[in-house]
Amino acid sequence: MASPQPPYRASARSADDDVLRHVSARERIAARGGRVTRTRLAVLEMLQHGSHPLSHDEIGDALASAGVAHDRVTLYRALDWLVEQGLARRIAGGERAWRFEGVRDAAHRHAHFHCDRCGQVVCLEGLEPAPATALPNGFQVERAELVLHGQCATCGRGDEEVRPR
Amino acid sequence: MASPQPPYRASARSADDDVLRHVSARERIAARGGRVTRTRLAVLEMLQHGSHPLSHDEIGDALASAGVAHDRVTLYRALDWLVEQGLARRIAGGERAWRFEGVRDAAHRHAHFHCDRCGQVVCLEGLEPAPATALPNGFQVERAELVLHGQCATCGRGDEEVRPR
DNA sequence: GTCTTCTTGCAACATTGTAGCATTAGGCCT
DNA sequence: AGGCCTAATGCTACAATGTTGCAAGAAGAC
Ligand SMILES: [Mn+2]
Ligand SMILES: [Mn+2]
Ligand SMILES: [Zn+2]
Ligand SMILES: [Zn+2]
Repeated sequence: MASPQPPYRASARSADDDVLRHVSARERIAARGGRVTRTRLAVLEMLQHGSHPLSHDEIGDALASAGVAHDRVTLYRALDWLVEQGLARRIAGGERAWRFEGVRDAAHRHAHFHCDRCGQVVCLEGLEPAPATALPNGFQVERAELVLHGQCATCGRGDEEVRPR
Repeated sequence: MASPQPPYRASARSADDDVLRHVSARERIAARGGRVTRTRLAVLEMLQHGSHPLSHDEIGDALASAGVAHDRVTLYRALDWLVEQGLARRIAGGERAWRFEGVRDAAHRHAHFHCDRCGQVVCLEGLEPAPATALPNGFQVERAELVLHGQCATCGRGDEEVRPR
């Protein structure tokens, strides 16, 4: 239920920045013919702003502690919609729950790193998963998902000290 | 609950083959200090013999239709044990359930192809996921998982005809 | 402001996997 | 062959992650 990451905050941004972000998310949603609701707005902003992919649960917690609680189902549906519209991407993190990230450039795909100690997922923007290979006859590749597993920098520092989740 | 694949059969193998396989699985299990039970034996044989990774559910169905029904939990535990012992590997198929495959050569890793139409997963023995890359400082990679997504040969043949699952 | 239709929230359900615990059975020893 | 110890099994209950159906609410066009 709880997330180890700090909750979603506007952090060190000016009010102007916030307004601009807000407008941008609002416009991207409206441009796809969807209604601009507080859920879609909040989720899309969080994904656009966030630096690493978030799980449904983390998003729910963050929204709740920002004072905008939501039903679980609504969140699932908002996320589904964002993914359908190409505004977000769904990532199989190596654990049982999907993670979501905002899509800035639809053409750019990248690999991810999953820390097996703390469960954190980070984007490897520089690493593009190479899809083209000699496949069995008749197979057609549409995309490639590459996930590196290991230990993140934070977990490495404490050496033996294993942080939960 | 049901699997689209044909259930596990001895197919076109001689009784001698079966005995040999049986002995081999039995020995591999005993060699790790585990007790040789009908569950571990049956599961390991199925994984060794199988050509593509199977889900827990598919394994359960196959065992049941071979007349050796098992409790779900027992199957999970047998699979966990085989993975711990390095006799099987767990694969994140892109759907919500793990898939399992027998380990022949512990050193050899390969990528997989997930058909987004029928859900089938096939091994790409020839494709080794390249792990070494420039990671952020302090990150340590232990393994890489590469999954190609697209359409398998069977689903491609029927063109528009989409088979469920 | 009204109306239409998309979106939400709730309750119920589905799937996939785990934990606790009493019972069974593998396999070693005699 | 029989007994014993402990690992493995099977049940039940539970946890985590999603999904479905439907009545009520709200976005935004008019
Ligand atoms: Mn990413
Ligand atoms: Mn494989
Ligand atoms: Zn970590
Ligand atoms: Zn297919």
